[in-house]
Amino acid sequence: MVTPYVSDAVIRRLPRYKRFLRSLKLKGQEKTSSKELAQIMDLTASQIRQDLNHFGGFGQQGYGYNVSDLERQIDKILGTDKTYTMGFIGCGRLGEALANYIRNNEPHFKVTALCDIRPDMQGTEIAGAKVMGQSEFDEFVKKNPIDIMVLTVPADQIPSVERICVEANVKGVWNFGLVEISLPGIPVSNMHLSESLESLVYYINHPD
Amino acid sequence: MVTPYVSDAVIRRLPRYKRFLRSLKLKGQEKTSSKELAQIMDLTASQIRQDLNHFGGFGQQGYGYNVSDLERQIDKILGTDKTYTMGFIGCGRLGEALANYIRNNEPHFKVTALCDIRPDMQGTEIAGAKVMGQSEFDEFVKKNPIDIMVLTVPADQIPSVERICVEANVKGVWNFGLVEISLPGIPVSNMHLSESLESLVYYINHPD
DNA sequence: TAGATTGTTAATCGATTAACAATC
DNA sequence: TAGATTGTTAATCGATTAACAATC
Repeated sequence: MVTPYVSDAVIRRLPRYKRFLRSLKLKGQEKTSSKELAQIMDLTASQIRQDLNHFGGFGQQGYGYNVSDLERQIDKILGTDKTYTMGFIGCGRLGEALANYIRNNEPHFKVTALCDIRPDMQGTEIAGAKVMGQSEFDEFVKKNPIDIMVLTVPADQIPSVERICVEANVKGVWNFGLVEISLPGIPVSNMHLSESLESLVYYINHPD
Repeated sequence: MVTPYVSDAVIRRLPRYKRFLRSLKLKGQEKTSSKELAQIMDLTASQIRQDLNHFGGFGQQGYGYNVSDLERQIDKILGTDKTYTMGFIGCGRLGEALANYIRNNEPHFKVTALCDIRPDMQGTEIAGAKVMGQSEFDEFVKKNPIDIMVLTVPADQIPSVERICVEANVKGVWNFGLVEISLPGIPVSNMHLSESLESLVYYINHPD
């Protein structure tokens, strides 16, 4: 698929389109329109058509969009039609929660390996995968490539973790740490827990 | 403080300013400038001055900004100079992880009450607070007001949880569920786990 | 064919960047 | 005073919205 540059705002709306399409499908609906989607998603019909036409014409004039087909198209655009292996660095409660969430809810993502520096964690199993110490983990990921590394470690461990990600040749990083990281050439999605909390506090104090 | 409408993009940058100011303070730096901040934060100096001047002139011509003072001012704008009580609905691994994270890292947020429908959880303690069943929790929050309700429950429980939030008169909701919610008049921050993951996948498949 | 709804171009709106006078 | 850097206005850029011809 030839895709020119598309803004981040558009990309971040694609998964949301998928979610609403899925719920329409669940209700047994076969077709939809930009008008209907706009209503349930609180967007304008115009924006939806603009967004989709960055990637191609998925609709049909006079008819609208086929729900299942459009969902499949968006999966193809995002790459969520393929499967990805995942490594987890940091197996505290958050790491464990995320690994189990992935295992139970995201069939296209496979929990492959976990790493924790605490000796008592090593050898235990989380979400069907083994928790390893750093050196064992390093070895493991050399033989079993990790597509996406999920980080849930404290700020002070970030530098060593960056090294692991680069050496392991991961394709992307999903970072839940407080410090945002950036790795040359590797896309990173920073989750910004405290930033979302603090902006919520702003809106609590400034009702319109 | 009289604040006219300020766009969400600006509000979401404020916590980030705080974080970089804190790290400058930690390095013992007393003053900074829009130029310096721009460099370390990867923004333009112009944008930083524009952002701050939505709320007032916190700098001094020819000098720049006092680091501690500016941090304090942003805290005041956000409301993060005050303290907030927090209730948690859903005490699975994610709820537990978040409650402990808040307790250990966010002095302005107090874990006050937790709720879980599973009987074996009730009566246990997480992050220094008691896990209650729904009716006990309902009673408790009537007498002990909750400012922010944190939601980590499966999609099918969302409707009943919305009722609890409204009845409990919470000021804001921090939602980690897969379904985004909106409550009339109550600000909600939806965390969108799978949406951030799927947009990461897009960037993995579309390197510039 | 008539009605509906897309794909796409043009207009508008808002956010970011540049420029510069004010002033410490 | 001279140099630096802000606060603020004006210019630019990009994203959203409106309009409409194409077409199923």
